[in-house]
Amino acid sequence: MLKQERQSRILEILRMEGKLVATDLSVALGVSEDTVRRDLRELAEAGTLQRVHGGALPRSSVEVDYAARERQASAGKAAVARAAVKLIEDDQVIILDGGSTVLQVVRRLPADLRATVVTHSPRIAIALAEYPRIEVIVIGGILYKTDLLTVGAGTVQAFSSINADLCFQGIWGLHPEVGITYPNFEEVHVKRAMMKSADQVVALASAEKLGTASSFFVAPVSDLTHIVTERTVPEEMLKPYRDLGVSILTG
Amino acid sequence: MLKQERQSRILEILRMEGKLVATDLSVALGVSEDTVRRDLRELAEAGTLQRVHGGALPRSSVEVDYAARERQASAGKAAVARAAVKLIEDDQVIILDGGSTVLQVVRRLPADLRATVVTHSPRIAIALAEYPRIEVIVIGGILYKTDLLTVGAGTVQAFSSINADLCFQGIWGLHPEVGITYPNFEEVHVKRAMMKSADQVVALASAEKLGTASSFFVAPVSDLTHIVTERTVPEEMLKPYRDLGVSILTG
DNA sequence: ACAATACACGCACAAAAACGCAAAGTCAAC
DNA sequence: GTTGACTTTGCGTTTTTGTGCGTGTATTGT
Repeated sequence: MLKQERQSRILEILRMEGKLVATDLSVALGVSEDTVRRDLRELAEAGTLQRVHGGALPRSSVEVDYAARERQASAGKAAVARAAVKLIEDDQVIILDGGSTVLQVVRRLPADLRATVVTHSPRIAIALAEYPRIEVIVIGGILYKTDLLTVGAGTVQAFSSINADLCFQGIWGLHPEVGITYPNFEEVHVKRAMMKSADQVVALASAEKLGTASSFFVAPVSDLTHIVTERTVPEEMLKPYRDLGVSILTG
Repeated sequence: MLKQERQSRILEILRMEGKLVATDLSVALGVSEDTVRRDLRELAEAGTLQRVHGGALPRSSVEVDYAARERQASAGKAAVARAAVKLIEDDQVIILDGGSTVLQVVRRLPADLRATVVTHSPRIAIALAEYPRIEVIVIGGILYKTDLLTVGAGTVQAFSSINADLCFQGIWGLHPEVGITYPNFEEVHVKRAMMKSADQVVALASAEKLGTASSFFVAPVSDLTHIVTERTVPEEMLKPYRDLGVSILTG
């Protein structure tokens, strides 16, 4: 059986069954488990399914996708979020990006925090609704469905008319020379507007994001005032950022 | 059973039941209590639920409130939603209010509907993200936390600049002489702006809303083009609305 | 205060996955 | 047909992950 043929069979079975078990697939297709695992890895890499220990699950619907990302929120992200919360004080105006790490931050805010929070993520806005003393301002725009946040000219303009104390940015790529990068072009403009509107800009970067770069340039590292990352990151990896005048926090 | 699959099930059960008991889960899922506890711990760490002694609860009071309201979403509301969906055609621009009835409408949209939907409810926006051919436009503003939708001058202005084909309005009070009424003052202005921006205005009124009035006046009944309500409503109650030139649909 | 239950922690075991390597197969050009 | 570069596959080994169990510690209700 050809590799491609086998892989499309795998996807078909996934559609039918709703889940895949690696060992079952091995006997069903008459190939070794190794081959099945390789196939699953490739398909996961291509984004057509979600690999899990023991097999795979569909990745189709946005809801599933997002819920899965939220659930996989690693211990690292949780630690980053806990450390980031310490930067917040009462009576500030805070801009919040979307993303699972930022959501973790929201969930760890002190219950009686008094603040004004501006966000373009409907998900974050709903999470913030629990805090009775936080005034939440939602920035509208065109909804970018994969990340569940708004983008577009209106969004950029709305952020431009704000003067915030603090801005928390989810990070995809953070490289000392290349700068902050992001995989989505539309969002890059929004991110720039958010950063420009705040006195202090905090990057939430779990360990694997450091030293990497993504497709589109957002801003140089020197535009940041803080980077919050994991305790496990070695000092020599952090030094280049410190040299650019950025404070590093770990948690 | 795969770990992620099991955790999804747990979250689903939580959504349905509103609470989780660890020991019950253990037998329901056929795994040891230890595994259940580990799952609950992980989900709590990720912030998707709130761990308590003996089991777990939904994480946020807001979402509980909302979920409760959704759950009690009577057969009536479901019927109203089903009937309302029939008014929608491809390639329209549709304004959606917030509220549980409207959410029911969203959940019943045809999966391949092509449309542009404008809403000021983050909740509705997220629900719409599942539909690949719907362009979702979120209207920003100050978040009104009890109803999870945005209000304020910015919101009103944003709606004013839109020309929609259709507008679905959740209803609190609908009286032939008093008109459409609503319990919240801020939202009244937004509702007016939404209605003014659409050619056709559809009121989603479950049976108990007919003939009642709430605190603040929104618009006269004659501003509506359609009322969707339940089949159980007697004809003599509907007649006054018909006489005002409004089409009545039941489902 | 006390019993019952629920929980966390460490350990052991089994299953699954990743890794490197060599054999088998594929393809194209000569 | 043959050769050589490349891909695909299977196997042994090591590493990681998930699960259950025993023990000791919290928490709860009476």
